[in-house]
Amino acid sequence: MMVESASETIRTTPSNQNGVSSLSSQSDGGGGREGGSNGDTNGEISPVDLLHLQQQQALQAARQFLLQQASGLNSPGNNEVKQNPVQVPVSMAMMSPQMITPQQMQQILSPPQLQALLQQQQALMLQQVKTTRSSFCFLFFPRQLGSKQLAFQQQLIQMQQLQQQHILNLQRQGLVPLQPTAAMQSLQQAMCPSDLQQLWKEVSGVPSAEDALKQAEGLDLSTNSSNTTSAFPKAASAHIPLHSLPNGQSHTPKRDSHEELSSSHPLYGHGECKWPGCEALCEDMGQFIKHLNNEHALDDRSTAQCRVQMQVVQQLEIQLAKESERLQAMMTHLHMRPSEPKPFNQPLNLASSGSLLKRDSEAYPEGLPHPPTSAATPITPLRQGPSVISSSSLHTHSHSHTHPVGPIRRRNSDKYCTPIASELAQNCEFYKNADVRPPFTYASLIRHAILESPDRQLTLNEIYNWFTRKFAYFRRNTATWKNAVRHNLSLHKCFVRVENVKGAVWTVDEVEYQKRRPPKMTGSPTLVKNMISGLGFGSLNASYQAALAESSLSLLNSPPLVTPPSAASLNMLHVGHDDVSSTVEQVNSNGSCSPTLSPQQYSHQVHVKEEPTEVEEDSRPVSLLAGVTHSLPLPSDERDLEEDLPTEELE
DNA sequence: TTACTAATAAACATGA
DNA sequence: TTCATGTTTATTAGTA
Repeated sequence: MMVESASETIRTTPSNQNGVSSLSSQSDGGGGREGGSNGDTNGEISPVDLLHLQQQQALQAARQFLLQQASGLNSPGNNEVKQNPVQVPVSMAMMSPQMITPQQMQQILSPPQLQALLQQQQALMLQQVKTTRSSFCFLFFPRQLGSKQLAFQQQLIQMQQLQQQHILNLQRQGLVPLQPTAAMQSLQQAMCPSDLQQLWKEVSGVPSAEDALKQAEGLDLSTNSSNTTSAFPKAASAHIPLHSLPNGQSHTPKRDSHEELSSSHPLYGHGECKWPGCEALCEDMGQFIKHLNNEHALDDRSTAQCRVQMQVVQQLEIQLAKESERLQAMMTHLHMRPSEPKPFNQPLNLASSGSLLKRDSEAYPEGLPHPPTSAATPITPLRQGPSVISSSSLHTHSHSHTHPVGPIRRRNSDKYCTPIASELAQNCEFYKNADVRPPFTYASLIRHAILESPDRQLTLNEIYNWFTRKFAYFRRNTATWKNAVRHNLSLHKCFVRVENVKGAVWTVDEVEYQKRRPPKMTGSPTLVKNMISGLGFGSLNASYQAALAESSLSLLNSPPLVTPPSAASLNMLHVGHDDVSSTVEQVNSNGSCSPTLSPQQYSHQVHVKEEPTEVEEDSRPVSLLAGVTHSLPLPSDERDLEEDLPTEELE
């Protein structure tokens, strides 16, 4: 990983010295600039003035980063950066990432990591600002800020308050247990776990970071660690208290009951020290306190770890705010009403998150695409879109050994996917614009394209056009996926070529298509895990959620499992659910499609194919039910419930 | 380990 | 000949 290379050395440029400053700069050589621009003419800089200046620079840097991010600085294609031989230990970089220019970060880090670090830098700037206001941390000086700076601070703080409010709303919705995991997901999307682990290793392995200590001098570690530090997401059970405020305030409206029982210290739980990267076993609180004082005393290592944790938290909070804002804008753009209160939840005052939970189509104007609507959306603020993101986009560039750049071979089974129709209907805008591979097989997509057409038939070229029209992903590598489309059309018996008056068109034989569906999944943990780690969370409508809330509330409130309990629960609802049953009906519900016609209705020449891996006998409920739904269309909610609720999963 | 499925690549045929 | 379309085979990878 690039972080590993960065773990050795991180290059810096001379521009650093005029770039973003850090609080440590007062003790390093780069601080020579401070006197010049400060207007101090007496040549003697008081600590107050020094800090004031640093604060101004921090604000400036924050603005700069915001602008840079807005201008797409961190886009992958914008990575040309200058090499510079000047290098600093990584420990230094970890202590004060502000010292590194964005260009250098681009050079060192992959785009997701870069983005995460940029946001962390913003967060640090913000934190520095806020700490001056609250006297929380390590700055003890009177504030002498200009009006612009104050306004900027207020904006930042408002942003944070918004996201905190959002978090509270989510907590009211019973999503509290999800938050740590959601935070982890967000973090993991920004920086993969291995990177974070590496980060921690680097920080923990700081040999002698005098600079780090200087940077963090005055840092009230105890205060910080108890308020902004939590278990690092090393283990799945780790918690990141999103509700912890960087200024030391903590909402903590709801804590893990188990944790509450087992300990009275936020760094102690389940019999082990939850200091990031520690996990030392402590039998009791006394032993833990002893361990804490011995192993995590105020030293450079602990300080560094604390800083990293602060950045982690800040990054998550910033990201949450950004995503919430984006969602709000999206919904505003789509003229969506703020969601109505869910029957079993408190209303949200933040329209964005509430709407996401309300999956029922009634929440959205008909014909309008729903926002990205996996159930994970409200709890994974960093996710860039529907459920596919977490799996496909993150793994897209990591699988192929033979095609490092080109088309990625990936298994993209729709076995565990959401219904394609609802997913596409709800996220069509996303797929149109985001270069993200849809989490459906080619066969599913082709079928959907055909069924979506007015005549249930498409020429090959029309199928091509549908792909490119609906998915940004298919606007590249055309040779690859077009070949795949042709291959699928020819290979699968469910696709029937019909000689029409205007040439050959392709239709779908629903019976054959359903025959080829794989068996339903059982409720094995492995499968559930695969669903979660693999593909999306699927669509949940209101009744669905109500059922979920009633049936698995205990799951939602249970301590974190290896996988997010709610995510698991939500996915359980889609165990074995593919696009078979819902596509046609959902498409029909949109008014764009009429009931599926059998290919036999095309009184034209039909080429019969042999399905290579056909399961002739199919006694699966889904198939039978899907067959029934052709003649007896059910309301989608009922059907979903009927098909998607394996009773063994919702015990 | 094996079987299955899907994705990908490629060769080949056919017709406009 | 070129290109689009269609078929087939082989390989690879993920998963049960």
